[in-house]
Amino acid sequence: MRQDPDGPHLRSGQVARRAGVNPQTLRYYERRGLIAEPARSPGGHRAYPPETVTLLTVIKAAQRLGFTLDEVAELIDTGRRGHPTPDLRARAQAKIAEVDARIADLTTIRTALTQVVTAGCDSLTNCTCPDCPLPYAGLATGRTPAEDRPS
Amino acid sequence: MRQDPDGPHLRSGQVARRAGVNPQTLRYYERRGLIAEPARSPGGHRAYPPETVTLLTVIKAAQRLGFTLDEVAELIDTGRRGHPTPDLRARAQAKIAEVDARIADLTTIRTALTQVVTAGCDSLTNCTCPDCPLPYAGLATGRTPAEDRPS
DNA sequence: GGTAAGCCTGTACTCCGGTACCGGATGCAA
DNA sequence: TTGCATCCGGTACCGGAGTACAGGCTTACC
Repeated sequence: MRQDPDGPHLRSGQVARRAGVNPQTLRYYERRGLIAEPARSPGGHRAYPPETVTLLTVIKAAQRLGFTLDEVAELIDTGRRGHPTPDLRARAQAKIAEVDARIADLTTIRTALTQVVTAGCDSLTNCTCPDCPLPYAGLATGRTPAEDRPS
Repeated sequence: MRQDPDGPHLRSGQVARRAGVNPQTLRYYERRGLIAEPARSPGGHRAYPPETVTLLTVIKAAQRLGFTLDEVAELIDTGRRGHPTPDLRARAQAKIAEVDARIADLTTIRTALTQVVTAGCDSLTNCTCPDCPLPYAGLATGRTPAEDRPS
């Protein structure tokens, strides 16, 4: 982890190629606060330290774990200075809960779809199959049908 | 299913309230081709047949099953005239496959997150835990690190 | 007839993660 | 020094499903 200000800096295209991202994405991440503003050449071209490539692969790994870019930015900040926000373990646990909830939703949807298939539904609006499950493809509608009073 | 053109038409706000959607959503669905352009009052206000409320609940049910609005529009069309496109059963089966794939993705993510938690990772960038799984939170990166040749 | 609620059209904005395009400047090698 | 690849900043756009707002007109009720 060298910090030599005269080290072997990379240009944006090299960083992008090595990290496997679009060059535009570097500027985007910079705007989003995920990567620091790099040094500049006299002409204004960005000069990145080589660690930036590693940082980008870390960002991509975190994204694959389901974290949003805002969350990744916070996780990076948290790791850099003390721990002003909940740490990685806590956030990973919270994310697991999110993932579980999403899986539960999808499982419910899957069940309903299976019922549609096995019942032999043939139309959304005019299904002729017996015991058509479509009207009950509710999945917690939350509808209370009493909101029609003329004010 | 009355089609009486002088029937008890509803105004957009009434339809929206009965179906539990935002009034703007009606015009949006009309633009998207999900609901037909309704009759108009002499002053230009939309006058919906009561079946529109049912149609909206059908649309919402189909959305809860994971269909996009484009897919819902097609399903409604398919049901109205013959079957020029694959029918509901086939589409439901395809959707089940999509859902299964998504669940598999989430399960992989869940496993990786669990590894992060059990290994006790404490930082994305400087994890000090033994056998840190973060660098391998790969989930099929597909990276071939050989794209750096100076052209 | 007055007044308020509701509706009209058109346009712009939201979230999320980027991507694309533009005209002009820079870097680098031959 | 020339030529070409690359980079710059700024802005606009993608998809998906809506939501919000502005400015004006209609409808309904008293």
